[in-house]
Amino acid sequence: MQTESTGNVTLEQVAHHAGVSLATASRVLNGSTRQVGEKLRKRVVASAGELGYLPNASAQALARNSSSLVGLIVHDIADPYFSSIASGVTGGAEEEGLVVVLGTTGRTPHRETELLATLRAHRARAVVLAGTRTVDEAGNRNLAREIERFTAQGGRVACVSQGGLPADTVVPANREGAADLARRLIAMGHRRFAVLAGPPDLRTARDRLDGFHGALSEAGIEPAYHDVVHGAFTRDGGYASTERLLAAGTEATCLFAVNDVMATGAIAALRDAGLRVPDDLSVAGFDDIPTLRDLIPALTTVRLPLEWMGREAARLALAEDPAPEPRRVPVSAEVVVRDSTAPPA
Amino acid sequence: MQTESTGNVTLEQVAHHAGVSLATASRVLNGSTRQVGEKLRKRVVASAGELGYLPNASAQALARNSSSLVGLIVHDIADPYFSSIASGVTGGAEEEGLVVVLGTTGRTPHRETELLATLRAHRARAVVLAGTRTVDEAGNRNLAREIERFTAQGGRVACVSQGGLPADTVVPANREGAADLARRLIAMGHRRFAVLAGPPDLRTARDRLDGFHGALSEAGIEPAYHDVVHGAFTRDGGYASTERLLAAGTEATCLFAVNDVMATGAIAALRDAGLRVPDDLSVAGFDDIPTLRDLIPALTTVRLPLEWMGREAARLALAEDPAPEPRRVPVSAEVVVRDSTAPPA
DNA sequence: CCGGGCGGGGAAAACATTTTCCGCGGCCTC
DNA sequence: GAGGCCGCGGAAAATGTTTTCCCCGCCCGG
Repeated sequence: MQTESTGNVTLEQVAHHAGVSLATASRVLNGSTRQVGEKLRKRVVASAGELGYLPNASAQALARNSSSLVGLIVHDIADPYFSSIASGVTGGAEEEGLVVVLGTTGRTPHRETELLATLRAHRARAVVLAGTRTVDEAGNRNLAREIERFTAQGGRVACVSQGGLPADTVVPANREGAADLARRLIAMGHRRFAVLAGPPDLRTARDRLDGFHGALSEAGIEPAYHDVVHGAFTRDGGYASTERLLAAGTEATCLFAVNDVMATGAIAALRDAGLRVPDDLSVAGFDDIPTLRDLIPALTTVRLPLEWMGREAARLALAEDPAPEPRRVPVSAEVVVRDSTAPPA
Repeated sequence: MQTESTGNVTLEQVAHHAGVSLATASRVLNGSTRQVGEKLRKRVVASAGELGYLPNASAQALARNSSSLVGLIVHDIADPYFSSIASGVTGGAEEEGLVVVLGTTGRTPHRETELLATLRAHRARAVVLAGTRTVDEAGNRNLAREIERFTAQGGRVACVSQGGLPADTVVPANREGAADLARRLIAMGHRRFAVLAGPPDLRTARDRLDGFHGALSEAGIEPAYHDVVHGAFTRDGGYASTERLLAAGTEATCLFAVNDVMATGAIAALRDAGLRVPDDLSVAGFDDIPTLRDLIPALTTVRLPLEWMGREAARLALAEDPAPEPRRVPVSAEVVVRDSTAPPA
């Protein structure tokens, strides 16, 4: 039977209603340091329920110097790669009774630093950085500095995907996964590859490219660098990159896109150009995005447990122990061969 | 040249460093009510920069009784329907310098009420409710009550998709869109339809079903109710529903799934059952999810401007004027005919 | 029988900011 | 020349909690 007429019920009102002091009411309803006698405890709980008391989170954060907020920074929440990770992070945070603050950078690197500062201003308890790093040294240094401020203030930071940042990191096997994929494609009979390499300054993209090329070299295949085309890390980027590749002419029998959304764009571009996949050209991606599993032809790709990675990052960021030293959680990547690849004609 | 050694710089330190009072420092750096002389203003700004001052957002929220937080409540952020909307909401909020708090319900209706209370505790300035309503009257009443508390406290609420809730709402033309789609399919020659209707208690699902059936009736076609199968509003729900439909046997020539992700599952199930789309059975969806546009066969569907809808909801929730009365912004839905539908054999 | 601990309750300080209220000096007007 | 108003600065109250410190009474041991 809530009776709250208007405005907000404060702890003081609850205390008064229960005939106890502010301190006692606080100890009963929020604090956990000290015991309160059964009799008073019950009175306070009853009063709180009756008045519909809801603690003012801002005041609590101020007094405790720590809020129940967990930050999550991604480039673009509409990208299924990030929304899968976000799903894991929110799941992990909500289990702990925490609330997720979502920041999106729109792929602007310095926005990440800005958002981290905002989160520090809010005394967020932890932050998960899911945007992949660039190779921009200055930007990374700024970000590292901001991370140190954040941790100095008592917050914790975890990253998804690599980066030499001073924070716990969930590290997917981008290099090894791409290398494994290359070996599978070579075993299939392919010898000439084209690569949609994404943005040249993105670490994730570069690692996958490197891993792929490494395995090619091992097998004695010279990567044809004119068949490596850079472009945006999106579906449309994949489409455009593929168009450029076709316009320039290529003798590749297999096309590797460094992520699934680009591979999706590539398949569309090939289809629009009158080419069949995999008959005329094989296509492979990376990530194994759940939403894209129903594509036809089904995409050969490298599976990453994205949601699990997000959850794990949340776990790291919310762990009790202060972790004297950045931890790294390696995540293995598994090649999944489906219908978009076939032996070359 | 930041010199902040450790801990956090408070406004008091800035004021002291600049040789002014707390009030003046506050007015320069945050408040906007009153003017401060050019001389002092410069001194304060310089000191703040030098010390690396960052306002404590909790303290601000406490003193102002309003934070810079905007809530966003969805069922499942990994679902592209919601992540598209989320993209619009975050875009709109970040333009205003606000921060988005993401809550996910996991499709548990009362979680929505819980999350709204949490947001109220944080003195969130506004909330966008994107989860579709159920027809559960008691749950909706609780939610409406919580919305009223939230607005009484000075916050504003906007909803995406229908619901008789006391809040501004962006209302997509679910009925009309489904009806238009039905008419197009009838014009194509179809007379027998099966429907994957989603959960029976979900308003959005029911409205689309009603609109579809309404147009059928208008055309003198009796809906075959045994060809309406309910199931989860997800890809796997669509798959399972289609399996059940096939197991029961159907003479339908066209299958309407009330959203795209279910349609995706349906196409997969049909393919696994050895049926061709659209040759053996036409399939249509609803939403026009961007990520699913590259599906083959390309999905005939009803387009909703999801990201725009999210942005618009944010705009409503952040509008200046108090809006004496809930506003409704209608959103028209446009049929997009693609390859997954064809005249019946 | 007295002193010391201890368990539990309350007063008040602390948290960092905004905002109200007050005062002072200068300028304008009559 | 005097009174009033206005612009700008500062002191202090207010915001809603947590937490420290103190105190009281009770129990137990000496």
